[in-house]
Amino acid sequence: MPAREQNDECPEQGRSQRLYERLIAQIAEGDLLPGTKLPSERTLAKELGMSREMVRGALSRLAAGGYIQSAQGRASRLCNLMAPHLQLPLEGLGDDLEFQLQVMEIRALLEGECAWYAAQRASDAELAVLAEEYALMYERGKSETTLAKARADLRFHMLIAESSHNLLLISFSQLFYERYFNAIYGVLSRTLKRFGRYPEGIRGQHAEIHRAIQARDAEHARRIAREHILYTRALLAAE
Amino acid sequence: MPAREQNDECPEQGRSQRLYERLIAQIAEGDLLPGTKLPSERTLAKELGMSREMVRGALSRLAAGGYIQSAQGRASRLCNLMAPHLQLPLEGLGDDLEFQLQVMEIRALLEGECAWYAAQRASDAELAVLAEEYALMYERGKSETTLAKARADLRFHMLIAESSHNLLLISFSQLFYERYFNAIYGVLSRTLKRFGRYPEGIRGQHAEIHRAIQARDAEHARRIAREHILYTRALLAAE
DNA sequence: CTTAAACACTTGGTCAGACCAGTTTGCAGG
DNA sequence: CCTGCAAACTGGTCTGACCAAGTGTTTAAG
Repeated sequence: MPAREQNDECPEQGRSQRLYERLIAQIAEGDLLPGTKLPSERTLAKELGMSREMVRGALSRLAAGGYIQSAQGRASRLCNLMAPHLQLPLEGLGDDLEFQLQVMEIRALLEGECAWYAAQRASDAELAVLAEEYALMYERGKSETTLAKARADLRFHMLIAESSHNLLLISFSQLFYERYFNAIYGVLSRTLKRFGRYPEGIRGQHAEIHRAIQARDAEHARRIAREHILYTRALLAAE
Repeated sequence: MPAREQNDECPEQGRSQRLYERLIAQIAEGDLLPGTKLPSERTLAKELGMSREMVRGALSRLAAGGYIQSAQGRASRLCNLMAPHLQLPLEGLGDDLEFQLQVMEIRALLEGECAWYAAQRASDAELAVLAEEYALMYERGKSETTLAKARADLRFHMLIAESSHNLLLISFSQLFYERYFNAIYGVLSRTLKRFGRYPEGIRGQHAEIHRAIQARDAEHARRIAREHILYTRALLAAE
């Protein structure tokens, strides 16, 4: 059907503007994730059956509004819209036990909420990706460095956050994990030093979080995600 | 010189973006007036030696930001940027003498400031337009209706505001004159009914405002613009 | 075997020309 | 003087081409 055929829903708005608004909606619904690449202009134009110029117009306005960032020669990326407005404090306290415990308290809250929504909203494809990542994490966890273990853990939880389809949870998670990576890594180091390995309780809880999300048991996913962190917190606080 | 020649001032920014910022600057400096038409895309492209698509990109982002309004088939127009944020009250009190006097008090302030800046900043072309409008106003003032007289007066003062090159004065003037036209027209009606004609004092003051601006006497222009209104106000308040 | 350079590919930035569709303006005819 | 129509003007969209910056892969040299 020719591109100019009157088959568009909102004829009083142009095609470029409608694409702009559709992309905004996708961002708001957590379908376009901060940090990820957009399809190229040519790809979008072909998929949507419109000219590259109309796509460029929409993307150009998204860039002007701070939603995406584009530069010649590389793919456009979604921005974290919370980043300009949120400066999380105390990055330098990564080694402080008391502060590490506070970070864990926020993790418990954050990851509980993410798990709750992910259990409800994750698409089948997202669940598949989650399962794959969990399997990899489990498999590689036997031989990795502490640093690699910490990164894998956050990747797993970031995937859960992304499956929540809540842009605020996703954005905050990104900033939180990035800012407090040292504290989180410090927690893992401390734990491994204390027990010589991942305590069985923790390993089992990871498995249970994963199972609860795959089973779409929101209540259970949230509870176990919280307990997972608070359990580790309690172990460390006993020092 | 080919359009792609590296002769642009800010090479790290694209041509479309630089045009966007240049137009924003022109708006901010009161050089592109709310309510006026922009040159067409084709005209701008030709004058600036760039493609129509680059011009469209810049204008599209201006429209998205609320600076201009464009629609198919008609020229793009500059928006009054203050309009969405300012709701002037009490439009329905146009016949109320007390309120009319209040409106005159604000006119005195507003028109004094506009005259002060216009005397300093009007370009020679703007002074010429002002002279022409004044001559027309004087000439037609002998035979026009009260309504037409009121319109002509506000056109004259709006031109002075535009010559001030202060976007806030220009924007506010537009909104103020539009909102309170009935009160201003009521003042003129009341004055003409009281004295049978424009009081000589008022006519002479119009002339003096005009002379002061043409002579670039800012101090005098402001004083006489204020006195012009306050004189009329005093006449009416004596009722 | 490692590193650096070259090449190919991908991507955004810009251009020219054409066509579509909505609006405005001017002119002719009644 | 009013109305209708045609032409011109304007923004919206499209196609194809080219430029330039960045990325990834391959090859050659040390």
